[in-house]
Amino acid sequence: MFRGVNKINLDAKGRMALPARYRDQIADACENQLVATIDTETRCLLLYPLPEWETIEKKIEALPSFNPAARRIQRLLIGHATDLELDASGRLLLPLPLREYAQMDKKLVLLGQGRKFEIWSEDVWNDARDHYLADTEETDVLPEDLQTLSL
Amino acid sequence: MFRGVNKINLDAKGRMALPARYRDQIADACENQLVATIDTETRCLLLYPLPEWETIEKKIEALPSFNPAARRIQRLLIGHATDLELDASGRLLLPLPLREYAQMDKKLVLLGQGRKFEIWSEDVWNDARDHYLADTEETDVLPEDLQTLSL
DNA sequence: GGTAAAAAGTGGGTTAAAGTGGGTCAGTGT
DNA sequence: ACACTGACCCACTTTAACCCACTTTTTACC
Repeated sequence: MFRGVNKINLDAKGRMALPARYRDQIADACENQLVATIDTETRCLLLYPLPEWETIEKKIEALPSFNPAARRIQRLLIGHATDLELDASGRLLLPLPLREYAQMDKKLVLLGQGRKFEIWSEDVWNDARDHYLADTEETDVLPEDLQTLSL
Repeated sequence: MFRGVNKINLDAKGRMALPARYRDQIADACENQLVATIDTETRCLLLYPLPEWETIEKKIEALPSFNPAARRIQRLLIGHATDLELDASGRLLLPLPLREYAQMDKKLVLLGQGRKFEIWSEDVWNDARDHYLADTEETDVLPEDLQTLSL
């Protein structure tokens, strides 16, 4: 399971170093084969170990292709999905189109999110985070499980 | 079960010594593997033995990822969760982003809270504590169980 | 209660590892 | 052919993991 916040710099070539503490786990899970795509809800990227992505991709492909919402998801997610591989220094080259989508400049935040990572522009993340923290009432439709969740 | 208030100092590197009386218990419960994350309601940190955290994480991760309230919790809790390990002197290095969130400077308070700990900036804690003591009426919606709880 | 010994807490230096930057070359497409 | 991009490589900088030494507090024993 991937966890935690990491401040990361993007270099002039668009490369980001994956924090060392995740590398063993990544090497085990997918031999450094990763897939990045966009998050359709917010301006951030999603980063999956290849096998994990493949199971998700199958589910997306299985959606009825004449359903507009399904087509939308297929085009956005599968359309933007890009194979990535760690270089010898443990860095990923993020493709320009994805960087543009997520409004990335130099400073990034990498968020562990269980089976995947999210990659945000630091500014965008800070805004989103502050918004989440301030806005407790955003819990418009609170899942049943959440209400009884005991931390 | 963890109990008690402890005043603790944070050193210049952001390390805090876990009080010795908890160490055996921690060693047993999780072989010194801990997870710290943020409390979403107040500016303090939560500290769990790893196995304890993992059960919580599973529940959070299982929530539907297209539900905004669930996404919020996932990003805040799992996103900020960080693996920590006690060093040879029984200290934890608290990551800078978490220290910033909880407005920590030098003086901390560690609160035993059953299966977990809470870690507060001493100033923030004193304010919160005074507030809790003064404001009995804040208990606007008192859970059923609380009304019948016998101390 | 006082003293000695042990344990806990604190501070900081050293060094290996992680992160960063950039040069070169090969492949691709114009 | 030339321009551009990305893969690979190497070198420099920074960070933090680890270790050790000192101070303070607690415990035990006289």
